[in-house]
Amino acid sequence: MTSRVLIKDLSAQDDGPVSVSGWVDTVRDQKKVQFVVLRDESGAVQLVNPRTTDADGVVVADEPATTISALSQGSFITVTGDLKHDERVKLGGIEIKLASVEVKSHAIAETPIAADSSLDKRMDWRFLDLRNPKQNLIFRIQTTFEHALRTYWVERDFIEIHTPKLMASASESRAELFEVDYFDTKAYLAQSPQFFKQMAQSAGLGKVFEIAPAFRADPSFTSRHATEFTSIDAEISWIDSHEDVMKLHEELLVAGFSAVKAKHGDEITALFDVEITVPTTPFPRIPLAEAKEIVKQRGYEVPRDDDDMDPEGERQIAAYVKETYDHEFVFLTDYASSIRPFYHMRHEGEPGLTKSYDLIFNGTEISTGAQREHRVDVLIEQATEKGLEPEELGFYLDFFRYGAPTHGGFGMGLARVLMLMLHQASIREVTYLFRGPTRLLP
RNA sequence: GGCCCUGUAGCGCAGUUGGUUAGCGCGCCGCCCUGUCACGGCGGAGGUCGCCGGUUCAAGUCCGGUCAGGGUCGCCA
Repeated sequence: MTSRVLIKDLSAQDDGPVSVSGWVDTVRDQKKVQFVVLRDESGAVQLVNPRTTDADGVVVADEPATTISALSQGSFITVTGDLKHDERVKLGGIEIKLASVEVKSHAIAETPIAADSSLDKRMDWRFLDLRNPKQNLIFRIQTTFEHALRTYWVERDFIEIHTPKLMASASESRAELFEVDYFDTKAYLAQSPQFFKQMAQSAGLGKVFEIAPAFRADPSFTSRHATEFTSIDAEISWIDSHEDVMKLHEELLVAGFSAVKAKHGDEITALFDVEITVPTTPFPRIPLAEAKEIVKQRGYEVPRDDDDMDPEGERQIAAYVKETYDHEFVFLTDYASSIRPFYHMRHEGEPGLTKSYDLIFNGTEISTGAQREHRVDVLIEQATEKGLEPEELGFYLDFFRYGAPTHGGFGMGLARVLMLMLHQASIREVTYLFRGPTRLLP
């Protein structure tokens, strides 16, 4: 038996017998010649079946003609036939002259979504939506991107950790916690691996990373939020400041973008009309206070009482960075301690500022990083100042009572990176199965 | 959660100052078509106008509520 060939490998193959498997994209059933466009995970190819006629020139109802006439779009089939390179065929200049067609699974003819369906309807029928080459490419890109990050980390002796997603208490703010029954008590879904990757520092693991889900019970209705998302996290010991974290962060992104561009650059241009730019290092770094001044000079005053930026401010500063440095990324640094969590380290002699940053990519926040406070007395002081009871932090403070190195790290939203990399309007486009306040299915 | 917008056939949409058989394109079904490739031609089926209530002789159209979706802000990754 001829073994299955991927459609993308057909063009390099000599004319002759082949077998391909996939799903039916189009059937053009003419009286004397039938065409089928067959698609698999690697591409599409035309199948052809010139119909046989009897002595009087009348078309005969033989196989595979009858089977082809009954094919519905979406049916999964295996075919055998003769591969032919033929300049007449617009789809890749090749076609397969059919010998046999075997229907493995027949599809309902009328599909519930079409190419122009709304995003929400496509989400309802995600398995059909994912048959589209664009959606397929997104997840091949994601695979390449994650693999490049892992390679970067592994080559530098980082340890991969898997922190628990069931927790006894909050790791960030209490308000965004999902509560679940846990035998005779309550548990909470992890909002972030923050505490446990810091634990790895006290455990002496040195450099750690994790790519794993995080959960936020945040009823956020924007194109960049999800209640469950994949978080890319890293944490390293023996840093001097958040600058060391940013250095790691930008090198990692260069590794990821280089791999994606090398492997999928042409396809991305063809399907998304996007030219992937591998960012140059160092990325621009702008202290937040300065960024707000720059934005103000551009005519936009951030309408907030606290010291934070707003989304429009982020878009404005990104536009400034693009014009001034021709760069898609910018680190906004030194956020005010009033708007940062208690575990962010503050500048010596300037307790109003933290040694932290946000990373903005094409105008949207994709990441937060910081040097962490490793001195338990300072940690308790800052927690108390934020209105937290040290007792509430339980085991977390113990991590720092038996010795801890200076350390820091970041968390980055995988889907946000992909969304902005591919210029997509919503995080839903680049999430395999999106979870939001009103979306739990499929 | 706040504000704004949208729900009409499987999908994308139109539907006038409220007026009697609710249209168009794609898809689907049937017939025709020697090579198509966005195939083409002819014919056909398919709709409790998101849901509940109200105003009116009459509601897809106006009003209230509700549900769902989109945008944006807050919040963040």
